[in-house]
Amino acid sequence: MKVNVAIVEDDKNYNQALKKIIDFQEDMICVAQFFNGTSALKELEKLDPDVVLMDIQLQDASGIDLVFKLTETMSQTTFIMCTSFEDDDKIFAALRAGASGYLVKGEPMEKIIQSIQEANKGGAPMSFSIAKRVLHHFQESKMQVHDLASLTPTERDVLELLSEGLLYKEIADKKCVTIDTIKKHIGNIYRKLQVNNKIEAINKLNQNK
Amino acid sequence: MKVNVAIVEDDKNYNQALKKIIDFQEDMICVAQFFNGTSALKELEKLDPDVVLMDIQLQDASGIDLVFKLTETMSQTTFIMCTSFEDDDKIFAALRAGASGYLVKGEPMEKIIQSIQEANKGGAPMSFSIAKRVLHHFQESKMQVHDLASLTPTERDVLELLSEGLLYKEIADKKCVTIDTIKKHIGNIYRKLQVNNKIEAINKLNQNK
DNA sequence: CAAACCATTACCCTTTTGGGTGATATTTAT
DNA sequence: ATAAATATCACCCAAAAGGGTAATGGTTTG
Repeated sequence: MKVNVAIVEDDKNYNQALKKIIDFQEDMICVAQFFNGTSALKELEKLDPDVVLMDIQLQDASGIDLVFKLTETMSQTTFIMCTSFEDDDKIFAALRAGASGYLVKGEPMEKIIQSIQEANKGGAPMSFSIAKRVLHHFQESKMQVHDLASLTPTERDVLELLSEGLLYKEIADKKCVTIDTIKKHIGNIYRKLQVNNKIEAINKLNQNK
Repeated sequence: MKVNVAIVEDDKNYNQALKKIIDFQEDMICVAQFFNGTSALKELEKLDPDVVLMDIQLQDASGIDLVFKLTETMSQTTFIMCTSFEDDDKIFAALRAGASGYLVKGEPMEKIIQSIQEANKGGAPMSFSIAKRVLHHFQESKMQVHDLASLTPTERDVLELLSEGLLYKEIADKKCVTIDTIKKHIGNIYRKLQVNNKIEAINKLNQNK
């Protein structure tokens, strides 16, 4: 069975070029071309394609919003963003919205074909530059870890429970100690992290996650 | 110039198999094999390979810790985790530690070779199952967005300031209203988000970021 | 061995938070 | 035009959080 692909892209030339190269493949077929967001939003759900190539910047809509709405109902379809925007906000917004891949325009057609197949198999095709940014998103905190390193195991434990929203009393019960002990630990945590309340401590913790 | 690859893997057979297939390639060469963490930690820095294939579970060390330490100084080297662990904690810990790729054992050798090349070019090679989990990490929040949507603009604003660690009083000053107004807003926020304290509210907010 | 660190508990005190009730003016939607 | 939602302020009260001081026993390490 061929992979059914739909294209949402308002650059007519690029849209057409994509269709041609897709139809040229033996194992995939372009079942629809959309040149604006409105028609895509209306029609795509019925077509139920396997993969959608989605531009981010359309005149009449944001591709990210479209993906957000469409993924609500089209759980069998995977979306690949295919755009020239490379800023982190757009990338993460697209992934959060439900996109499975993110390619920058200018990738060779071969890479795009490969990405469609990869997406269809459940992968997460991304341009190298995008993958690098996603990695960086995980790694960006690495610089500040030494703050947390100064905490004792017990203190780390208490901070973790604190960050889950537990009250002093609940932490005390969970650890089978008195509330005064927990207060003491938390006081030490605040001193070591140089903060004055829960929120700031938890923010420091989260920066390192 | 050939890609210099080092292997850290305590399964001798697998380690040997990796070396063979790497040396078989025209454009890469295995410059070192390590069968435990201690020797890898000592020697790898001098060798300065382009790519390191790193097992997570070594008898004498955690591959994740090794990556964490080694990436401090070896900024030109990319690390690919190559392991059978597929749980989210391990995956994200490895990526945070500085790994650029994550393959599950059992990938065909062809995929591993391809991943080494991709990593060397600055990509983020991952097994499909891993990429899916990373994506899911971004998307997991999508289900609960409607909670936040029920907040008014003022409430969202207050929640944002709250999440930065500001006291009621500080928020009131910043917004030039009384503390009672802020208390009212926060009460409404808690009711809408169905939580009972700051931490839980902020956790809900962060889940959707 | 002594010093340093760690985990534990206790008590005191102030500030902050959170819940409840009620009121008023403005804007929005039906 | 009337009802609903929003933003504002006030007062009361109880629970939770945070800061200070002090003491005890255990572990680690120079």
